[in-house]
Amino acid sequence: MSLENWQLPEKPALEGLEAKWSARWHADGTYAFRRPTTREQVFSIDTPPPTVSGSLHVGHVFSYTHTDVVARYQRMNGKAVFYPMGWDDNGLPTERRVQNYYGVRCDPAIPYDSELTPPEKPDPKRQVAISRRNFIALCQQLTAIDEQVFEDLWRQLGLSVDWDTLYTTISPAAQRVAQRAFLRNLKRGEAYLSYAPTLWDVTFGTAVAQAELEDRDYPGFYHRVAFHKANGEPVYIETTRPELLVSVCALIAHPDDARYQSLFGEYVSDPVFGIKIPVLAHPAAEPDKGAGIAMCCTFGDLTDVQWWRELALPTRTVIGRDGRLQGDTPEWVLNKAAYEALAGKTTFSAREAVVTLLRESGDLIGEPTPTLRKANFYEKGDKPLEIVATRQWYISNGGRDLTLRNKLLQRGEELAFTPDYMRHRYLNWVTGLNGDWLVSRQRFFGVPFPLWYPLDAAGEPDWEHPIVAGEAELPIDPMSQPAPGFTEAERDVPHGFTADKDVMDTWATSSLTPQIACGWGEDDELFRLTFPMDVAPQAHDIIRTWLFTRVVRSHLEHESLPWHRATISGFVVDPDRKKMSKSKGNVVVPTEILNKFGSDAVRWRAAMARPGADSPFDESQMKVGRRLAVKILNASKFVLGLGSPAPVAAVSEPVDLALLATLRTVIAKTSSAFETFDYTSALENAETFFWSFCDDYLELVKERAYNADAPVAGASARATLQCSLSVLQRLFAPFMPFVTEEVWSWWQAGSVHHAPWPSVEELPAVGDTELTAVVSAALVDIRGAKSAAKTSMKTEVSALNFTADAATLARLRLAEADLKAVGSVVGEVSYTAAEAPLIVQVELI
RNA sequence: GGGCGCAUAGCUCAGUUGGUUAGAGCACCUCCUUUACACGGAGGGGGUCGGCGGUUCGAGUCCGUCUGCGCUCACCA
Repeated sequence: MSLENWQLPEKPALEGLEAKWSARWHADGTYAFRRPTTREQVFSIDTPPPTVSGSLHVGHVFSYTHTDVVARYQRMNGKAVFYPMGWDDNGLPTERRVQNYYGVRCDPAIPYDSELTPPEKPDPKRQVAISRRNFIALCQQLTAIDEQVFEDLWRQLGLSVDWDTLYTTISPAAQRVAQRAFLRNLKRGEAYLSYAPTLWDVTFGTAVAQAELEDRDYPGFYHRVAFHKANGEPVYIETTRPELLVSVCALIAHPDDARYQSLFGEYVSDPVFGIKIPVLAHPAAEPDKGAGIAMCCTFGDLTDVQWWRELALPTRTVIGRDGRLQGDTPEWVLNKAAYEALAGKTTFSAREAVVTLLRESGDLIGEPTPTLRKANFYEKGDKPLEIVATRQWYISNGGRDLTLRNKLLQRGEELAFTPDYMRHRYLNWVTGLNGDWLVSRQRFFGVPFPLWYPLDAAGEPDWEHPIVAGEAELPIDPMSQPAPGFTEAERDVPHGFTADKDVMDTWATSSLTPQIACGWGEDDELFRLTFPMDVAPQAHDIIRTWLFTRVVRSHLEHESLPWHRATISGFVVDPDRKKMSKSKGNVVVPTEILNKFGSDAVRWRAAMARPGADSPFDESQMKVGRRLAVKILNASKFVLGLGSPAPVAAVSEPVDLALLATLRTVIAKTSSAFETFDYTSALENAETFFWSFCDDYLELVKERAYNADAPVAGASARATLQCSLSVLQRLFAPFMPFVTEEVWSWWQAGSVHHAPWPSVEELPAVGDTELTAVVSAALVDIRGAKSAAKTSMKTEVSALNFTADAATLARLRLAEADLKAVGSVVGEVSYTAAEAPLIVQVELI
């Protein structure tokens, strides 16, 4: 660009830059992925698809910025950056939001109503029941609205994602990938159907996976209860769940527990229902807990499940999927009348009923004593989980197969983690797995299993021989499409078929984001160019879920990692280091801070948070980023305002060559920091140089750059300034895309975001970096003298003396003219040689 | 109870393989209306590097130990 094309604004400002440039990038397809020929030319990112039913908070803004900064660096470095965005819109979180937003709930038994309109004023307590199809339509309607809000925010933040490659986890393409992957798992025996005790959320009526558990304090009471031997002698146990008395299968104590040695092998009866049960020994029983002998029920907790399995105990489940005790009296109950007090009740009222019965029989010893116990909750639920035997789909994840577990641990060693210590979370989780991955959910808005089951003469499904959809037919909804070889008329009739009514858990679909984004089975060329991906950015809380499940799916399907590196972001916490949450009311709304400080400022603050480290939110930090953005505007305007484009070849003065040599080291450090994903150090390096560039160098050469009487020296200064400016604008481009694009546009063609990343080769190598440091030190002392005298920086200096070693003095002589100019030195400059650190004596007029 | 991480200035954090007097930004104090920038600039004060012990000529840095904080998993009779 020639000088006459340089367009400098009168009064540069940050306001409006986001709108201006995001619109331009959108129109120009600046961040579109253009397919190169080889995988090596691509940098691909498995962007976390945000859950659109939630809201984006400042933590998202920070962590997505971290990824974007790296993406922009890679792009400027010549990579074709594959940076898709996805919306995780399927699954229970969306259903929950739809229920609350519209005041509806899904009842699959209700027929479709094409005229349906949701209630005008949603009443959360009286949700209107609607059909599955209507419910799914509302899910789609609301997610579309939410997704637009999310996209707007990401554009405002300046994420350089390719919006043409947007995916959603409920889209047909994603469903096809999820179903195809499942069918392959099934074929290889990695997916299986099993009837087994399952953690069950009674509110949502669905099974829950180990990874979705959360333990919370839950108040309860210890009840001391007497069981009786045949001769009437009591055996005391303690329980917090007396309502499970009806499900008792055994009393269990530790094999070495002296107190119970004589009881092992004996039988006792419970005091209410008259159920005869054995007293058994098992090492999982802990002598110092409760009475030291535990009442094993099907099922109170996961230890019960272990005992039930390992001691081959009978199944006496009474709690149903609705969280209530079954209505019919179980066959193993001898005292039938007692059960009538419990039938059909919730666990809570059944507990009271059993306590009453125990009081009546005199077998409740003393009063129940309050205790605060821990109970398992579904992370999104508000009632403790029950354990219910149900039929569910599982995918092998090493929880039971030691060979697979070891291979997955090996994958954890292969994967690069940033920061590296996050690897422990993966390894610990895999080591601690205690079962396979439960992927089916008894819900509606998700990817269906592409399966049907044949019905026998009695209309009972043959679970062992599912009818499998063909891969070419995917995606399939078995609820609305008949099984191959059947007609719709044969649905749910004897000798016909029935659909698998479950959907996959949202983690089961999001475990395939690399395959979905990279077009596995859909676009072979894209897949070849992008998979395995380069990085998987995410926060540390979902290592056990999202990170792990993607490794599982990729290992099973492709026998490889899904990506080479996982980059883990920390959280943004409130100033008291508490996690931000809506209930605490300490959530910072992203749009507010983006509007208040500008996107570049917020991005700057985000980039100052190192990978993996939690970062307290502090508004005052945003101002610092904003100050840098403003400085970039003003410094650019000043340098370019000096006019006269000058080539790097015009740099001749030692002071100028020294500055460029220093800048070379800055480029080298910044680039190598980026290569190790240390964007924070990269930013700090560039920024430190920039401030000293503005405060020292720019002031130092200002007069020379203006000076028409010194054409060679002046051109040298201007060339150095322009050359540095070009490098600096590019160094800051990944962090502050808006302001750098703005200042770049004043004098350069094309987007700065496609400009080549600065290289040391651009700058002369002959400069003396020590000179820059010495001159800065001298400048500090001259200013210090004026500051100590409490006088203006314009105050003239009548005499200036430098005392230092010969090498330092030589350097100062090279900069004498510039130092005199910047220091308003009107008198003589003298030099005193001495083997001592630099001393500067300043005489003011 | 297990694992991981953290502890350096009032606040947020750097401090690379142990090596002069421990750094930055914010905040604070003083000064400067200086034509790139008052959304600015210059200067300054402020730290026994969580405690104790050890290795070493030398420790913020290495080892041990204790304390406190955070996250996470497990147990929850």
